[in-house]
Amino acid sequence: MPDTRDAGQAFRKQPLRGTSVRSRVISELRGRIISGELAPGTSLSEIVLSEAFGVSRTPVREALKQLQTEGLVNIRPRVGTFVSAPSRREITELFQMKELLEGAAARLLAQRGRVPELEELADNLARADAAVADGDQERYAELVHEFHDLVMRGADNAKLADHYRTLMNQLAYHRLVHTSLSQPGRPTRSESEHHHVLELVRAKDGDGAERVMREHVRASHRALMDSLDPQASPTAPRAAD
Amino acid sequence: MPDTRDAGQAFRKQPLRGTSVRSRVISELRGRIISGELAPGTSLSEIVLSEAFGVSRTPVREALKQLQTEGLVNIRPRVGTFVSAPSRREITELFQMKELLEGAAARLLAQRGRVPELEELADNLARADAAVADGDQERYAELVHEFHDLVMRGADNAKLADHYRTLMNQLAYHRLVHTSLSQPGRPTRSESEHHHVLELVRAKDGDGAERVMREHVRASHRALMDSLDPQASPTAPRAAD
DNA sequence: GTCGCGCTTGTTGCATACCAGTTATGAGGA
DNA sequence: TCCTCATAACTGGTATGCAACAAGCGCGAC
Repeated sequence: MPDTRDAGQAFRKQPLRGTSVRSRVISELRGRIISGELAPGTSLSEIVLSEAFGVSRTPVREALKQLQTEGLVNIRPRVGTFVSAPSRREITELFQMKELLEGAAARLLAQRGRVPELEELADNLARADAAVADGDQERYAELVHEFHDLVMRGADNAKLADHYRTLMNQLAYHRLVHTSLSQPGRPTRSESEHHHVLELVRAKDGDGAERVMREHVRASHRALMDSLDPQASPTAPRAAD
Repeated sequence: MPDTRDAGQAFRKQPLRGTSVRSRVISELRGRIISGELAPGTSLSEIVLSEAFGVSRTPVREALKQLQTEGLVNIRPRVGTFVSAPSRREITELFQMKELLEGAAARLLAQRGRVPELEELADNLARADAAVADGDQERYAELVHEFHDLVMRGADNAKLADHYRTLMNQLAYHRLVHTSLSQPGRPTRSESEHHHVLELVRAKDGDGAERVMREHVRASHRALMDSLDPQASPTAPRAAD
């Protein structure tokens, strides 16, 4: 959705072109929310933030406004601004959207034929295989993101990528993916599914690529829900609904 | 060509109590942009708008910021804010997204079984049939929106509806739909496609509903492009007035 | 005539002051 | 002890002033 200058943060940690104070505050807050450093429910007082950042209320206020439209915070007029957590239902809805968008991306990528992203995907899988073999979950989580981002980029549809980005921000996916990958055997299966997707993409099988990608997203959703169900997650705060 | 560069004329001050000034400004501007009243490229100066609305720059500024994240305006720092128009490529991308989201909505609606929206859709089609028979294009365009909104609402997925709404805003669809409906015979075919969709939804045929809905969106896209093709001039199309 | 420099004007970015609504709190009475 | 209500503290909402930057325009040099 946004064509703003700081919108690229969710995909890659770029050196932050926007030199404006507002962009800096937005990126900083978004990063802390997505990473979980700022837990859901945390109060984000304009005055406190402005003092913490050493700027005035105005850019902080504008940053919070934008984060609200991105779905990351909830502004209650005259009451306060709080980090928002998706409810159980919202998470399900978000995963339905994720399945939809990523499936479409896989199809589009397959239909495009030979593009540079295919090589990058192959390289990504090679590195991811190594990470799984090493049991390096941290690194594998990073490569999972890279894989999905590459598919999205390879779809060559800016609007699709925009919607996907806002979606992932709302999911705070970086925080969640570790949870789902903690399921025993999940990394291995996940990686296998990635291979399958790329295989079908290379075969220019759009239907198959979309189908397998969607199944992959559903599987990851299930893995996440299984991890979340037994009221586990010792540190992660609950969604208040 | 008519120069509509200046937007600051005669904004009437609606009371609209109970809501913040910012919300009022956002709604007003958004409405004028998607209706085409504010043509693409029009300059939206903060100071001019604030005087026109009789408020200070702050809420105007915040409104413009939000409209930027919605993709309706383009803010060039220290230069100015301008109503943005989607490029040809963006329109294609947006229709790809429209096809995707509406197809998914049709599928979800079909899978839900009996819901109140089905009755509303039937009622909508009855009224739309009458509008087509009367040749009342204005009224039919309105009912087309209602149809698609009903399908979206019936899908019962708030996130899907959110993304759809921003999508339609970016498309300025209200402006475009008149153009595509001006194609001879298009209203009749469009209405027939709507009937087909509802038929499959009632039959709980999710696959079929999605497929037909996607074909319907593609057809409407083609109709629009055919209408747009002869006149390569980017100046404001007069179809709406 | 043409190019380039500098000023002037217009725009937003940021800071600050004031305003109004919400909420917590505590004193007082039943 | 509990409830009521007034009040104060805190919040975001709005207004306004200043500063920095972009760009157009005119003047002067070549």
